[in-house]
Amino acid sequence: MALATKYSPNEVESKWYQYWLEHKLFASKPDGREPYTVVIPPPNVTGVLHMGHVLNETIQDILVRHARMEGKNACWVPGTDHASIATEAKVIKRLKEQGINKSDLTREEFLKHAWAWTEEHGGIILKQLRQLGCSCDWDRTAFTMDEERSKAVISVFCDLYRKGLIYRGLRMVNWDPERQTALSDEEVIYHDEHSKFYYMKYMVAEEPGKYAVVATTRPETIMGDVAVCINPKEEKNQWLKGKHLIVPIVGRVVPVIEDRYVEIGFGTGCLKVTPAHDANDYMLGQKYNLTTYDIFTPDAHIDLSGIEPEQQANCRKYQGMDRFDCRKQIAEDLIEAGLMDHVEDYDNKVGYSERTNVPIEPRLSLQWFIRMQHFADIALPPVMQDDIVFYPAKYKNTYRNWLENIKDWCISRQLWWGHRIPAYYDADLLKETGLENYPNDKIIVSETAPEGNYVQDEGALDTWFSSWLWPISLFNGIAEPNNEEINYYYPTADLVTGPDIIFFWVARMIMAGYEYQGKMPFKHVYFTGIVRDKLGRKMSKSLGNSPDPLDLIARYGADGVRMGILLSAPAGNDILYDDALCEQGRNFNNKIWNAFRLVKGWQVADTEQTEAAELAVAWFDAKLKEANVELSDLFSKYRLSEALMVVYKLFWDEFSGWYLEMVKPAYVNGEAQPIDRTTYEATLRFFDVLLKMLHPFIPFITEELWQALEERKPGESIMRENLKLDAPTEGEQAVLKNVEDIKLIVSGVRTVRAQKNIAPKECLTLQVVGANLNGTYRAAAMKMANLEDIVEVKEKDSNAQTFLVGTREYGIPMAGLIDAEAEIKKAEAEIERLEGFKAGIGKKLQNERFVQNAPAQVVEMERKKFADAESKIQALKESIAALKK
RNA sequence: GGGCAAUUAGCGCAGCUGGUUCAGAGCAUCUGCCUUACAAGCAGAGGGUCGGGGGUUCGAAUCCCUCAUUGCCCACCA
Repeated sequence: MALATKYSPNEVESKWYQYWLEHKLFASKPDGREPYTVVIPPPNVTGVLHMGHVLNETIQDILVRHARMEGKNACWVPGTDHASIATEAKVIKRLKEQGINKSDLTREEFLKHAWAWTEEHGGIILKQLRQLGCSCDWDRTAFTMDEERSKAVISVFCDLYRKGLIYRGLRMVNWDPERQTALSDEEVIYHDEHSKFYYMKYMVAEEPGKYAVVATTRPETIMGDVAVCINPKEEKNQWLKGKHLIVPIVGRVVPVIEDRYVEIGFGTGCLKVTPAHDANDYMLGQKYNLTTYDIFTPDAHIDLSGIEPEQQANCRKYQGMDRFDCRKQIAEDLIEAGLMDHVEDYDNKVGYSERTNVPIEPRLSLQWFIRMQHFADIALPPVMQDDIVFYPAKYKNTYRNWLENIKDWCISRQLWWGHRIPAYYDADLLKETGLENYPNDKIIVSETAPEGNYVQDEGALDTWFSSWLWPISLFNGIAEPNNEEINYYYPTADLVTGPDIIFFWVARMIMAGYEYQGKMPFKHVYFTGIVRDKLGRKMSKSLGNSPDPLDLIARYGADGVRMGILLSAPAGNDILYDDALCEQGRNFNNKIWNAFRLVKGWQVADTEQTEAAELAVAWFDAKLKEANVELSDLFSKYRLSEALMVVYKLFWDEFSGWYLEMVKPAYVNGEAQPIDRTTYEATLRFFDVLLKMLHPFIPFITEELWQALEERKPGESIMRENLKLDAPTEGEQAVLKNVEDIKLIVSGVRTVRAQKNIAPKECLTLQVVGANLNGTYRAAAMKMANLEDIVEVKEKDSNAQTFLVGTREYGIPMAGLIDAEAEIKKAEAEIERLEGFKAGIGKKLQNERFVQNAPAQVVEMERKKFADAESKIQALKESIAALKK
């Protein structure tokens, strides 16, 4: 078989993915086996694959493939999220490019465009996952807005409404003026900002000429001012008690009110109260029964229509201005009018909309909410008690903190792309009362539209209101409780996701899980880190530091990329991505490829097994078992990069570096000798096991080679194989240990070669002082170190270069190559080091408290160390004596 | 402002309940090698007083206190 010396993954990968699909090898149906279920964190339907997905999906695929090979019925359910606000924004943008405004369209027309967009761009990301090798059961592909999922959403909304857990109310919400919709608290991101603190003069109505200074970061809201609040305890503002102030420019006369909410010593102690545009001010407004003047349009431009006519006249010039333009203008005008005391630089935090990245406007608005206390109560204990286990555990704190301070969840959005709220209003009554005053008890919430003249609520639901049902709705557990699938696959096993959506998604799935299934939605949550570039910066489009995963796959192969992303990704740590890691992955694939070429290139004959090969086979058998124990342990702790490192070293160092070299047939007269059948078959067996161990990490190359290892039937695949190994026996553990010693001896010889510039080809003789190696160990050492003989000597040869393994001394006769002087110096230095070491231990051993208090085992260890050091010193002294002869 | 985590070799990390698997592996670096599987390779080597300081202990990278730096989460100081 002529195989290239370089592995080229590209055709191989698409070939095997096709094969897996054709034979439906990812498919799962309920059966008698133990289920292992994973639901994908649904990516945005119109999204494209980025490095974060690569990390996340690779980990899931490793877990799924591993479970499958453990004999579990693995089911990985893929799907996408309709991503209400993000998708709607994209559609609006495209329409705009076509010269169409959303406001010119009816809801139905807009939705047509949105669906068209979804069909056009939807599912691209799922195709990309195939290139990564993800073993999802594609027949189960779901969408948060497909029929089954939508039914679940509507039914849950109605159910929670009936339980009194959903209500409609006028509240101060986070308003996105760009998209003109309410957002939940979680969708607001706070940024530090350098802004200004404006100190404005409010004249005292009762005492002309005197004024109070009121500081604000938002002078544009003065048109909504209805009071100035002071702390009743603040000395310097006592004189303002009971007075009235005139809002500058606006001319409105407002009372000074007193409330302990105002912090003494902050600013001037005078807080302007604008109930319509600040959550705290709203609270004050409620408490003191103040008027609320909303002075903004939904897109945050000034709208004076709500305020008194004469004040409107005073502010006419601001009508219709953008809020930030207005801020500048008012500041200028105040300065001009002499009503600005002064302006300071000020650092504060400003909330931005997660999706549109515009500053949030607190806005009083009629929205739908979920009462969260109930859900916090059912979702907190299981995580704290580790019924659901978080990896890493530190996120338990984060989780608890959020649940203990939970606020009601605003679930309505003023969007069209999403699940429409199933609330209906009597058309005639609505006309009479308007939406705000429409009586709550006349709202009909129902799965189906009521008969008669009703209009449906215009709002749609927060995307996360559908995602939180994902582990249930994927198995149709809402519409059809206790169906076979939900009973079999639920609860799912592992959830793999980023910590950034712990509140958005993880916490809420736990809530829905207990509410609707009475059980956890998943047993383990694996939080990945954030993928950063090698300088530690977040990957972002604007920085241009985010590589295209497909491009990486083209360069390194999917297997190489999977390894690259995993190699330095311990759970919960950020990973610093570097192309070099993919290169390392690619190199490893190449290593496997070449090992395979070697083995498959051997001629096989029914000859006798060499002693070295006999040992190698026994040893590697044990080695595999040992590694498997370690692997299982690491998998159980989700320490996947470490697991990969274990197999990596097992294949590269132990198998390729030691095993294959030990069994490799010799060349005689330039002719490759055949290998004996026993060793050959063992080697194939080992290769088979190694491929299985590697398969979850690098599925493509392992399938390729496994298929080539021997004749396979159509539909057979490594991914459906089981991997079961016993732990090494005591005898095998002894072999493992002895071979480690042989390796040290071989390394010792190689070091001498390197130091003395002796070619690897040159045969050497090894002397062992006071002992000799036996049988297969001797044969293996001879082969690996290229020795012609290993002999026992009573005393070290003065002409030999020596080294120690443990306490035993080895020598290689050098015939004049020894620099006695240098050797003596080296030995003396070593003796000095050992003397120091020995002295330290000696002191310890003479310390009675140590001998009394330390466990006997530890004391025994120290004694052995002491004795070993002594015998090493003795050996070195003998060496020196011999050299001096 | 509150909380959580981290700090160990040039880099990114592992070191569980204190004592031989305690100072580790990987990559990078350096020195030899195109040795008939692989130069995307082979052999060998160097490199850290475990962030600083204090304490507990016979014994501390590991436990406690403190300081420093970094990162993350939460919070209504206008």
